[in-house]
Amino acid sequence: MKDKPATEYALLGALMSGPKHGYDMMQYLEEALGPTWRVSTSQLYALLKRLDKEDLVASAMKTQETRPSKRVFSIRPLGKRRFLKWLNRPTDHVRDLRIEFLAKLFFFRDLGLDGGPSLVEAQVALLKEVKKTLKDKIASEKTPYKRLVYRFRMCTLEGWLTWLKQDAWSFVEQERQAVR
Amino acid sequence: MKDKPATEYALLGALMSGPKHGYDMMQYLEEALGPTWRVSTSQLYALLKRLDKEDLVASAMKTQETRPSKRVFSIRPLGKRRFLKWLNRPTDHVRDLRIEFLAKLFFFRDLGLDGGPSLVEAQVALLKEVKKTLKDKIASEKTPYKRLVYRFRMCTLEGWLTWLKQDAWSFVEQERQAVR
DNA sequence: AGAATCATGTAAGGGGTTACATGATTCG
DNA sequence: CGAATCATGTAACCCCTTACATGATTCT
Repeated sequence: MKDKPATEYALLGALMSGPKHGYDMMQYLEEALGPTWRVSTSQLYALLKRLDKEDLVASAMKTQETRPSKRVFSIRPLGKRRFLKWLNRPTDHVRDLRIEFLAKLFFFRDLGLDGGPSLVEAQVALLKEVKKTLKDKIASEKTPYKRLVYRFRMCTLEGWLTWLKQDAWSFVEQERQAVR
Repeated sequence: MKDKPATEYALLGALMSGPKHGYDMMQYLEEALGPTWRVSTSQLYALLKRLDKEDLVASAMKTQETRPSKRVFSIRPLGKRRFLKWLNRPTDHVRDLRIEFLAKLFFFRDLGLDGGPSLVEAQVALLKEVKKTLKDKIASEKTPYKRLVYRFRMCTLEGWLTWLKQDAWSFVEQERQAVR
């Protein structure tokens, strides 16, 4: 599925609430996902160029007499579909939870979208699945180091499951009333 | 401290138990750190070239009549010092625990070195410190999303602390008797 | 004889960072 | 008037991955 450049989704997400120019998006993302997902200016413009070429966004020069012209970006139907598909899919590579999953929850709330609770549910189910296979692996693993590694993953997983039930759940539950 | 290319430490660690040639190191690392720290052949040779240039390792061609010549690498005093310094330092960037810290524990055991328990202790202390500042941040944070992010980190941290006390500890405790 | 494995690399590209370049506008 | 901030990029480099190139030896 070659879904490596996940940063693009953050940009698409920034455009979901309406057209913005580059600098706007930077501020929005810094303010919104600041501690989680930092996008540098150079990367931002590079990615926007790519998204443009892939027809996921549209760009329009807005010439202003007094100021230098801005390039205004807006999301296209294809980009919108791509974003929503990403948004509703639980994070399959467990290590990406830290960044991607958190961002997804942010967007659900920020955009006032439905589906947050079911995403959380799906993610819980996925992690429980992973936990089960991990348990089997631990049981059959003989070398102490590999056991240690698997135990590490198990503990991380348990922490995340706690968080999902305790915090993520309540965060998405109130999504509709707090649209700011 | 520009300690980005941490993969070099895995290579240095592979040479700590004696000189090896590239292919040997690959197998050793795959067998040893397999699930944690995967080093591709191309990267391995590239890194070895750099380590050679930086005088951290020495390389010697071993010409053999019957077979093609091998390049045998050995760790130099500078490299040894660098490795041991890395080995005994707790992982300060929390996100690197998953890979680096686990590898450190592996090397302690594999090389039969002292200091494992004190490293674990230091890491526990460091995480507790992080946890404390995180607690303050949560208490003063108003925006729901940032609270959610911090809570995520808190849960991850707690999982790791559990692991450190429960698993890492006992792993390094028996380090001296199991040198394989 | 053919497959696996030993053994050492090169080339291209992907995703990201840091540093730099440029210039206009607004704030103190 | 100078500093901050608005606004858009380019260039160089870093780490790593995938794919490819090459050839000899050992196993089946």
